[in-house]
Amino acid sequence: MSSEEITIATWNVNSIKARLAHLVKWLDSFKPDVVALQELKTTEEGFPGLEIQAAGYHWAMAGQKSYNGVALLSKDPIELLEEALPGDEKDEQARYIEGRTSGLRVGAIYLPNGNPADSEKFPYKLAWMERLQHHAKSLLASEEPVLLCGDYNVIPEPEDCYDPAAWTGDALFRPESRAALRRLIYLGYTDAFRAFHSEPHRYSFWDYQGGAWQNDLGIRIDHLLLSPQAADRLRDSGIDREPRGWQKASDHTPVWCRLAAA
DNA sequence: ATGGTTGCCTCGCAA
Repeated sequence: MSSEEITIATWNVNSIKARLAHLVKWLDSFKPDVVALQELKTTEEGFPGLEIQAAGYHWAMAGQKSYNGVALLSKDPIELLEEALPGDEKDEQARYIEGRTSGLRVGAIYLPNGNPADSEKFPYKLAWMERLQHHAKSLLASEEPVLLCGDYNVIPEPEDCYDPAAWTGDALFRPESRAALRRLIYLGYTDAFRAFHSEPHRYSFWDYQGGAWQNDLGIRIDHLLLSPQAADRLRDSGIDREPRGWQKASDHTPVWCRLAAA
């Protein structure tokens, strides 16, 4: 990696308290410049800010007790821009934070899961995606390099899961969810992973159950979506499978991209 | 095969 490049990653850690040792180990070895984290599962009181500062990162977080929770980490200071996704004052779920750092505008997203798909959770997911589309559209007008990074809880294409038939009807693979993700991308965003990888069956999540990791039965639901000004600088991308193999791992693993320096 | 696993200030819920 050249020092003329900047590395941005996203990782659903499934509890920042349970995963702190993994996170610090990964920050020390992978050395990302900017990180979006999801599923912190804590309020700010329980957030290990001192440990993250000791690892060399500034941070900003939006948390809640027990569920959800997102954060931005950066080697540079972070200017906080949004602590929630605009468009619904009554939405109290901590699923979005946005800041400016390292000359980039970065959003950390924990998109609603939406299951069971016949419950009120699915329309909440679709409404959340519509709000995200509107906000993503407004971000394009800024003409800044924008990266919307996170756990989208959407499988974009059949080749992004081990068995499309097994996912039929699931909120992560329902046509409405996939169409909403396409609408977001068609605004002018680039899926950083797919910009460099056409091969099928590359995953970012493996269920804890049924030996999914051991048998590589996963899905690709963690994405980095880049505005044109960011995509013009895109140099590489990938999925770091290593942390998923550690003892007591998160069920997700980091997805990353590298941009040329401005 | 309505199972199985993880994390939460837990005794059910969310993923």
